[in-house]
Parts: sequence; structure tokens; C-alpha cells
Amino acid sequence: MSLRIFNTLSSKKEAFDPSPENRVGMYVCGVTVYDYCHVGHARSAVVFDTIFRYLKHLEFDVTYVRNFTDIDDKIISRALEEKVSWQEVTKKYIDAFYEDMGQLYIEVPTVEPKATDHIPEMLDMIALLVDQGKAYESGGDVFYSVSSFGGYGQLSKKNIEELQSGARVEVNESKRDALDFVLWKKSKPGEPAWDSPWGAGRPGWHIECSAMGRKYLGDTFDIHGGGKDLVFPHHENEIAQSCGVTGCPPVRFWVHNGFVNIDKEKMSKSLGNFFTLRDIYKKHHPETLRLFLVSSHYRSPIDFSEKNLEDAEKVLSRFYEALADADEVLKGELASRDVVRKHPLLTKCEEAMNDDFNTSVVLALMNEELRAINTELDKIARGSGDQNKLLVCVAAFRLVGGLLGLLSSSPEKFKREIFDLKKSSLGLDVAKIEKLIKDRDLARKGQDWSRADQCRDELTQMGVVLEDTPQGTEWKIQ
RNA sequence: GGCACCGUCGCCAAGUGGUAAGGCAGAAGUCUGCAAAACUUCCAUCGGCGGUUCGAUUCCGCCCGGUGCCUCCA
Repeated sequence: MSLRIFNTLSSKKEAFDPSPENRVGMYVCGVTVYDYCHVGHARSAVVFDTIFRYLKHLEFDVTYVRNFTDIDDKIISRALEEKVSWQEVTKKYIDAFYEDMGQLYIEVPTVEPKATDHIPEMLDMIALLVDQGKAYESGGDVFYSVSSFGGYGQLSKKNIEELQSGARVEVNESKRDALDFVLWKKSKPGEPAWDSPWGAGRPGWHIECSAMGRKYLGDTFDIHGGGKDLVFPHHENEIAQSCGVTGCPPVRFWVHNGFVNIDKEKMSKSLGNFFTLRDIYKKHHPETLRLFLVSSHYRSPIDFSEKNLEDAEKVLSRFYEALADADEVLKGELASRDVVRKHPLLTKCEEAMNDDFNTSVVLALMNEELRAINTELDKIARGSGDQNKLLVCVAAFRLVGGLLGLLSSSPEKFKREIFDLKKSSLGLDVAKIEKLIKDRDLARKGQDWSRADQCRDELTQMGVVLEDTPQGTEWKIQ
């Protein structure tokens, strides 16, 4: 089966037919840089990063564009609050974005345009709309006239008359119609401003994506992504603007990820129920968060909770544990790429990913493969295993993990990082632990089992788990 | 009020018109001084009621419950 993707526009999975040159253009709405990223931002970034990785795996020539919205009301008010320039605000949070997202193994997109670097492109589009009578100036603002676009509401399945009568649509004296939205916003004295044919101002939010998508990917491109909350009005408006300018639909596939919930409620700034990535990283490994985020389908809501992260960490630890054991046996031996490509695990995972990026099934398949790997390891330890089989399984396992952006670390590094996180959050006394382990080993050598068990009970109470191996006693936390 | 979506084992989570992947937790076993880890085995009839069908968890209708969008939002 070839790739099928759910298209918000049709509410159906559709065959994703590549262009003859196998090129794919994908635009994803990034973040407005006025604060630290929370888990909701991470989900969107991880979802589209996973899609990006998979498209590349299918050997598409992908141009992936993800923007930064670096001018907007919230940025201006944040600058006022912090008594700094708006540029300082955006720089600070763009830096923080890279720091926080980088830890989630998010690959760098092909292009990362900023809105303020594309004012001329936006002005061009606005001018074209005004010339055609699809947009109008009013008191220094420029609005898009929604009634000029027949297809309005198609993406969000909204009825234009119902929207018009909707009580919640803001009433603005300078608009001709309540649904009209701003393309260019007149600036007040002291606010950041750019010159335009309609006076000093700044762009409205929606026009930046239309302008940047068009500049980097053309009048019509393959995939446009973002969180479900962007469907209306942002993406609906984008379609209206772009169609107004080019006369053709800007996007073939609209792809939207579901929300991150806390207790079944959407994580959001206004509800105050959000967790920033940096807060989470104090207690959890970023890769754990990534595994958690790919454990459900990208369109479903996902409930963020301590328990779910703990479950994710257990899975990931088992993965790395097996890899550590396998590496010890294989000693850096490399599998043939062609053989790995034909491994059933990979074939099955491709089938799952081809069906609208079903990452949960990929994880299920990885868990099954994990059992096969551990079984082979057991056999090898008993002298009857097939080392070559193990080699190929492990290579396929790593490759598939890589599709999800997982397992790119070394097992030692991962284990050490988890250890450090737990050690500091539990405040463990390592010297005391090692003393107890030494005492226990002495007791064991003297076959003083009750003394040995006493030591271990004490360690258990501290959250330390012991593992007696032929190489000696190892320990881990919790 | 309008428009969408969701309701699968104790918890998380896939899925299909022909009797339901995977993970966590739990139970039993192998291994172990005892454990841990690993492995083996066990562990659900899919919110309710009707309908379509030879057959529905999967399609349709109604009901109940939950969420989202309609304003900035990943």
C-alpha cells in the first residue's frame, strides 16, 4: 500500500500521489515567539517532524518550511511588560525554542522563515487583493472581504451565514462585514511599524503564512500542517487569501494534529493548565516525552499525565536495555543495509506509517520485535543463538525507532541521563547506596542471606533496585 | 445555539463487516540463595437501545456521556 493521508478538507484519507519528480512541499505553522513552549507545541513539532522523517524515508525530496511568527500583539505586550524591545523578546524565545525542541530530537526544517523578514511579500499579496477589490482599506487598516471568496468555510465545515449571525464574532466599526479579517494593521505610535501604501503598520497574522508558503513552496504545495485549533480561522483565511491572489487552492493536503489534554481538557494558556517543556525536563527525559507523544495517533487527543509519562519511560528503558545487551554481544558489527531494508519489521512498519502515519502500530510492532531480540539474546547467552539474526533484528529495530525519532542516543548515555534525573529528583545518597551494596556482597560471599536481604530491603526502601549479574551487582533507581 | 469529533480490558492505546494489536498493572511458571532483568502462559466481546446484514465493536438512527471549534491558540 502506498501512502495515504487524512485530509481535513475532505475529512477522508486520500492517496498521496507524489509529483513526477518526487518532490514534496510541506509548510507547518510554527509558534508565536512570546513565551516558552509547552507540551502542545511539542506535540505539533513532533508530529510533523515524524511526518518529515517518514517522507524522507520514502525517498521524497522534501522541502519542509516551518515559520516563526515574530510580530504580533502578544509579543508587543510582552515587550512592554518586560521593558525590552520586541526584538529582544523574539530572540529570547526563538533561542529557547531551539533549546527545548532540540532535546526532542526535532530535525531542523529546510527553511525557517520569520514573518518580519517577509513584509514585502505580504505587501505584494495585499496589494493584489486590494487591486482586485477582494480587500479594502479602512482607517489605515486593510481587511480581506470574506464575501469575495465563494469557498469560505470549506475547510472548517462552517456555514458562512451562521458565522455571520454568530454572536461571538467581534464587532468592529471599520469592517464592512463581521467576518472580514485584517491583512494589515495600522500601528499606534510607539509600536513596531513598517511602511505600506496604506500607512505605517504591521501584518495581520494570517497573511504571513500565505506569503511565506507561496514564496518557498509555490502557489500550490502538497502539505500544510498545524494544530487542530488553527483550522478556523487561520487556515480558512489562508485559503481565502491565497486563492484570492493566485486563483488556485494553495494546498493539496491539510493535516492537523489533535490537542494535548490535561484531565480531558485542552492544554492552553488561558486555562493555565499547561506544562512548559523545561519544567517537564526537570523530571523526565525528553525522549520519554517524545515516545509518549508518538504513542497515540496524531489526530487523536492525548492525555498528558505523570502515569502516562512513566509508562512511556518504562517502554523506552526496555528498548535501550535490550540495545545495550545486544551491543555488548555484537561489538559494533554492522548489518547490510539491503538485508535490513527487507526485514519484516520494516515492511510492517511502513505499512502502518503508510496508513495515515499510524505510529501506535509502529510502537506495537517494535514491542513485538523487542521480545524477539531478547529471546535471541537469551539463546546466545546459552550458546545456541544466531548472532547474525540478532544483528539484523537490532539494525531494523534501530531504523524503525529512527522513523519515530527515537533510539538515536547510545544506551549508556540514555541510562546515565535517566539515572541523573532520578538521582537529583529523589536526592539519593550514592555513597550510602554503594556502601550497602558492598556490605551485601560481603554477606552474600559468606552466605549470610539474611544480612544480604536486610541490605537489599534497605535499598529497596530508598527506591534502589539491584540486579546481580555475572559481572557483579548493578543497581538502578525505582 | 450552530458545526465537528470521541466513548475499546483496572490504566494507556491500535484496529476490522466475519468473533479485538501493543504497553502498564495483575496472576502463574522458567531462571535465581532469594530477588531483579529476561522469557513462557493467562487476563476485554468493544457506552445503551433499535435497524441494515447470513453476520456489526466496525454501517445507519436514536439516546446517554465526554471533548473541541465558532475569539488569540500547536
